[in-house]
Amino acid sequence: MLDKKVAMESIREKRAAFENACRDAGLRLTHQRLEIFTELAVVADHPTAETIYERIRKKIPTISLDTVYRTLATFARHGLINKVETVESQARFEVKIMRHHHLTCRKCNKITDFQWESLDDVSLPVEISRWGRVENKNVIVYGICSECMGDDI
Amino acid sequence: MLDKKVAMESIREKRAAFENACRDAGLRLTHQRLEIFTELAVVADHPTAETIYERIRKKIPTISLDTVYRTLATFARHGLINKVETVESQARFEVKIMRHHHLTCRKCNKITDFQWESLDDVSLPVEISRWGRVENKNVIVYGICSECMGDDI
DNA sequence: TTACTTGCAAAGCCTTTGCAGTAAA
DNA sequence: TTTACTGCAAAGGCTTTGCAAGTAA
Repeated sequence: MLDKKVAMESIREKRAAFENACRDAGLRLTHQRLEIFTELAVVADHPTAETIYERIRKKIPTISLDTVYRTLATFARHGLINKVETVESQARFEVKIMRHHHLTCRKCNKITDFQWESLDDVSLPVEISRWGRVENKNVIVYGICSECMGDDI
Repeated sequence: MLDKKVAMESIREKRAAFENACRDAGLRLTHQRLEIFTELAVVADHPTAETIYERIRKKIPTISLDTVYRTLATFARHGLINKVETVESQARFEVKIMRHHHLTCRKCNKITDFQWESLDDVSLPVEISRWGRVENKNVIVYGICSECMGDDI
């Protein structure tokens, strides 16, 4: 209940931030762009372009898959969203939010976010300074999500 | 000097392990497979199929790109190598060695390995047990490698 | 009205696959 | 000799692009 209210609030904030970002970047605020962004901000899984397309067709039946691709590329270029690292052939996307890490299910490939503040308590090996300048560190945890665990028992 | 000797030794070991693995898996030990594996084991960067193909053509001029793809898929299926996570459209590969993490340069996309034993000193957030069963955790550090740092100064 | 966006269709890039010849065991 | 593997060529999946029509500002 409260969670839902908080989530709604956060979506409203994200959408407002999105509208400002569009203005700042000189991007026109189209129906399609708003739906694509909202889809990414609300569902918070890490959908592929194809998945976003299928979901949005329910709201905008005439939208085309290339618009989804083009829009995602535009958003990423302007730093509104991120392309996520995967071993799959299809790209996955997420809205840019507070630093976080990923849980990846080996079976269904679903990606879930998590926070891990105490990670910063461990310093990176010193040798890394020779490699170059570090900007960010991300953890990917692999395993089997609880939904998939039932499948083979 | 010593490093080189150690590296040679390690390559010899990897190759022997590879030959055994082929036998165990019932895979024929072909000229092409040996070169592809050796290329991955020696250079230890994280090449794309295309890069491996270009390098090996110097040794086996008649090799085809599809053989490289097919061989990499076969190796990965038998657990001899790993496909590495990236945001790029081309897949990258590495031989399966001791647990390690990746440094990724935002500019040249080169991937470098590093060890980080003390990572295990920090336990994952407890909430993760709700998500499912954790099997492995990998860190990807982003930044600019020293070779690329000079480019914009 | 003007310039940016979209939908359509076609092309592009990376990867996979069917087939017949080749080579490892 | 037998069966897996390779090279060739063609197809496949995901993504990008050119163009004319449509739409936000």
